[in-house]
Amino acid sequence: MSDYRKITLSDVATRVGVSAITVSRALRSPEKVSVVVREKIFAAVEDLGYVPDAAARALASSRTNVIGVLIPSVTNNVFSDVLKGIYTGIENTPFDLQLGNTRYSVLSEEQLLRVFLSQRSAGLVVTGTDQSGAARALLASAPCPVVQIMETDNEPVDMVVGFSHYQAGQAATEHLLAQGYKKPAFIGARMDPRTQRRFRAFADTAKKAGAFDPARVATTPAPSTVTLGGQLFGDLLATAPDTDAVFCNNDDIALGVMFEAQRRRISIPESLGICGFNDLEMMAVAEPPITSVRTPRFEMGQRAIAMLIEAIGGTPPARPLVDIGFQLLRRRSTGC
Amino acid sequence: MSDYRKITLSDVATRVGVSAITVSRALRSPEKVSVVVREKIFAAVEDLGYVPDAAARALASSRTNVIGVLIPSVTNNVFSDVLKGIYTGIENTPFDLQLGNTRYSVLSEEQLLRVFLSQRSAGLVVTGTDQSGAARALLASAPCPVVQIMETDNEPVDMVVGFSHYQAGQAATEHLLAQGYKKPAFIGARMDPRTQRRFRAFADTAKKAGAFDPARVATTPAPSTVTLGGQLFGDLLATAPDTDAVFCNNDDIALGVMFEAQRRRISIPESLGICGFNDLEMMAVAEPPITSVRTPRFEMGQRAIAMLIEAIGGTPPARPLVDIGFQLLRRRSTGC
DNA sequence: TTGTAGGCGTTATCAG
DNA sequence: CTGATAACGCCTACAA
Repeated sequence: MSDYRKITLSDVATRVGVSAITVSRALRSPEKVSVVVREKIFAAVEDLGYVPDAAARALASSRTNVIGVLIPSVTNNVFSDVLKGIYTGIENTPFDLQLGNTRYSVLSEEQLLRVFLSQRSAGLVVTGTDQSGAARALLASAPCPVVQIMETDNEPVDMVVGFSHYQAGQAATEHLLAQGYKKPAFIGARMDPRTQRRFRAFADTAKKAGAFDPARVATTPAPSTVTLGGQLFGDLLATAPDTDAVFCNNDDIALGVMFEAQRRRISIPESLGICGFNDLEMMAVAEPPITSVRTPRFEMGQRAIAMLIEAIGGTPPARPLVDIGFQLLRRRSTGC
Repeated sequence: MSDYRKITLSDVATRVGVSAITVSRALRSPEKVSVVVREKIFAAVEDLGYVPDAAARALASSRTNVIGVLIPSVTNNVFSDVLKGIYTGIENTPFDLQLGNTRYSVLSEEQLLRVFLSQRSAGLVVTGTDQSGAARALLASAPCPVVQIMETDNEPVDMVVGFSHYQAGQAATEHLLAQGYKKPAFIGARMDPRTQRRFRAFADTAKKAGAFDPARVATTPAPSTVTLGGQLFGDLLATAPDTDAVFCNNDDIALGVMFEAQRRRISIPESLGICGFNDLEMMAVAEPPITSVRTPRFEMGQRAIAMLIEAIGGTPPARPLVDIGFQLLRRRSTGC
């Protein structure tokens, strides 16, 4: 417990023989201070081990360098990849990150939003476009830039970077049909807004081809796991044994379906086509490799932070709406 | 942009007809304020939508309610599970979390530590016991409680909750030998301090049984992926084709080994035993199910935060060193 | 280019 | 139980 008094601006100032404000300026906008004084100040800062006080700075300037990030899950691979992009994008910037875990609850999200706003966040990253009414209002009148990530299907509050989950679901379903599968099923867990959009795309596309049957839909609000994928696939086969392909909500589900099919000696892709979503790293090396929709999660995080920081700096990006796209990766699990 | 002036303590005070400090007290220690006044204050707070200013509070009290958490990766499943435990443990407490991503770099860790300390964190959670010298010094003299997590193999700075990676590695290796495998190999990626401890246990245990051969070790500093597991297994077979079992650094590697073995038509567990580490959810439902060492990651996070909060509250736990154990789960991949 | 004055919103201290 | 006063460390505005 070092009880030494904290080193402050004026300590540095005294040491150098200038006033505190000059030190403050030297640190924030060096070009406004003469070279000689500046050098001396830097030396003294180094010497004394001065570290600016975040609280005092925030109080005095009514601004912070904290960017708030709201995501629905810290364990879901999808969001940890986005997070990684965000961390990468924030490196070598003066900004710190404060993470809020909404656990897929719009109420938690609203609460966390209030906390962040009350802490005068410099900017906000929020997931999706399905906030509560109050939350949307808070965001709309937020005194800082806001980037929504993950999806472009809805109208953003400020800026957005994502892709169309509807189009992605459509592409996956069309692929299954193109590969000759006649009885495609949908397996989904969690059923968050983006999953629901993918499901709607599946239903619409299958209907258009006369291949939709509500019996071939297995969903649950429970979070996705590999185990759950296997179970839902079992349920599905019980009600619709003629199923010949599955569009899975995500890759965990897809992997569970694959393992369960192998256990039941159902041959992939001959008797069963499998398509996942997100293209986690392991999809390419599974046996057989699994078709999936690649979503640029890392890039999404990185772009979002880049846009946000630009906007915080006062130069909002020309295009506040970025569709970062997706990519269908055709693999052996659907006969490619 | 709501340009309404911020609601402050004195706004509430004026409204109620008391002084600001009374409002402050009513909010922090209600029992010190008369019931009538207290009620009026609560009503006014609600009415006006008063939200305490974090910066002002920190500045005035030289204390914060921010707990700093330093982890080496945000994408690694292991740490996201720990994180989930931490978030759960912090729910319904007045504390906020600030995450620091060290990316397995002791230098980044040291830097982040300085940032957290300069922001007067209320407490710190750091990963492992292998900090830089400077970082250890900083931690030792930190003006707040510190919990180290993940491992109990070394001497902690303050508190620790984890398990012995050496013992876990030993248990896994002994299991492979007990199952009759004679030529066990080790495959490891990242090779962080904890992985190294597990490897040492493997080497020691295999040696003791006369079953150690340095040719049956494949490691890389690259991060673990399923793909990498397959590749390293390929490398291993090239140099030591007689390998009959693999102790994998972690479950991603184990899964990669399994897929690669299936691709090469090597029968599991007859010709090859596979043991993973961490027991990710999918291990139990893989085909075949994969033996692994379960590590209580969620609980670790939860316990760590609980201990920390107790300590912040002034009552450090009686036992500052918690060994949370591990559990070997024997499955078909090793003939169980 | 540098400095002076004042205040950001809260809490510690000490009286009453 | 309640209040006055003085910080906390820094920054904005204005002045020199």
